[in-house]
Amino acid sequence: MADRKEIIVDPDFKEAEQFLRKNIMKRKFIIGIVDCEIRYEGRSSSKLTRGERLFILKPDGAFIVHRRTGYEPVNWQPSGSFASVINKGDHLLLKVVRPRPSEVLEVKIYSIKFIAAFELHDTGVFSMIGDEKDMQEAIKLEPSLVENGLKIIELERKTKPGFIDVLAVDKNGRLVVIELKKNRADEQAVIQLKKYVDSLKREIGGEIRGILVAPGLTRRAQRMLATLKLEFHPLSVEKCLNVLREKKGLVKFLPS
Amino acid sequence: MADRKEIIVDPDFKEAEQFLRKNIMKRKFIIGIVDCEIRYEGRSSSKLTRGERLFILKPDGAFIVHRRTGYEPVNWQPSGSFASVINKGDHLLLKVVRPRPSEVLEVKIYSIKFIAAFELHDTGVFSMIGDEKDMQEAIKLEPSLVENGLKIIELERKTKPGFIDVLAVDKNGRLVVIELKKNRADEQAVIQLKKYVDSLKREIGGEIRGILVAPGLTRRAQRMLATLKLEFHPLSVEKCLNVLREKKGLVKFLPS
DNA sequence: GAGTGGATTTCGCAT
DNA sequence: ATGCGAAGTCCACTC
Repeated sequence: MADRKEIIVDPDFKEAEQFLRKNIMKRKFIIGIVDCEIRYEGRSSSKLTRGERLFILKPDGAFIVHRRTGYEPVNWQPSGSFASVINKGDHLLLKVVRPRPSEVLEVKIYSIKFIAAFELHDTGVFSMIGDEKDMQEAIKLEPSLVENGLKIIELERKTKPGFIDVLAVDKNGRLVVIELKKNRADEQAVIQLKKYVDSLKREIGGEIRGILVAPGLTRRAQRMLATLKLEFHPLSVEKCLNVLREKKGLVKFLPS
Repeated sequence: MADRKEIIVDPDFKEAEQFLRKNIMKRKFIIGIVDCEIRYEGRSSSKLTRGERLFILKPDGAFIVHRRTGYEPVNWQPSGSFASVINKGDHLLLKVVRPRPSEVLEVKIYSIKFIAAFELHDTGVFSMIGDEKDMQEAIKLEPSLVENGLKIIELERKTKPGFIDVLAVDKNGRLVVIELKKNRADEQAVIQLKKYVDSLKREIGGEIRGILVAPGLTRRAQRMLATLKLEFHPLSVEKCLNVLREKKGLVKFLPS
């Protein structure tokens, strides 16, 4: 049940100031719809002239301002920031400061439609499947997803330029460096793969294959791959998930 | 003034269903604090077990769910998505669908602390300074920020691999490719610069200098820069902004 | 629609 | 702290 005291409608500055101060101190999850003007100064600087927006101030100091449309917040401050409120008479100044890097966000509030503060009980567990890690896992369990006769040697093999997603040996005993991409692979992915192959060649020597494993390639990636004598094997994250389901039940979660 | 009808507290599913349907249709800015469970299916899949969260449903179809902490939303759907509500008896199902790529977000709502819907009048103007474009602008107005005797030829010069931030000639008449980074430049930036220099060499021929202009370099970027015989000139975005302020007043906005 | 690069990217992980 | 790569990245802009 929502407590009446949690929500206040059309407060004046004095009332709002007290409400905000109290609930910032109590580390509540605070939201409000306000007519405001916003200034940001930090890694960049921005200014937003007056209009109505939603703000969110979280118990961990995260602060987010949303406009009428769009996925992204127009202004924000990440977790670890500190909020304070001052009644300036003609407006309420909500200041959110991030210590390092030093950044300041100032919200000049001219009127308040409503503000609310909640406890927000949330012990829920978030789980996600279908990322690059899952492809890696699937290939480890079923290397033929990439190539028959492949044997996995190591995941996340460390090299000078970085970590190799999958290191394997093919049926002819040649080392195979595998670079995974969940989405269509671009030139960057090819360059990455090339770096790993070269590094391993310097380290170990001999002929080393490089295979880019992804659902597809951009044209430039295609060209560069050919130029650098690297290979490509198509593989989608969906197929990997199927394998995971077969092989280990994939108890992470099931469709509800 | 906030209209009483804009906010409803502790509604039952029937009341909430009607409220949401009506306000989705009227393209209002809708928010709510709900006890819910969330399932996402699309480019990946995710599941979030029960707990209290804030949701935002915007007039353009953007949908955002925030947990108690953190800057980022736990689940979302971008602008252009479509929301619908069904009363399932034991829960309210809020379904937000994105057509392309095909993605579905399902919020099973078990209880509602409050929901609200607003018009959100916002004609404010957002302006930002201090991005890479501003560095470009400043160097165009004051090339000595990079090097004395430099003359700017072209911004965003098109080459095969992409656009060169700044193309210039030095005092000895040699072409200079400038790659800008607002933050400390990494290996990627060096590779980018190298590509542009090489492409221009193939296209035009002759000796061509490449200068990475950024506030700093990562160690790997440093090494690679030396290997590839490219140059570095330190420059911060702040210094660029000072030049812009001097040279053209920078009327974008002033500190309040 | 695909492709490329920037972002106050954020976030996680390892050095 | 720095560095490096992933992200359901999103977004703008070009071809």
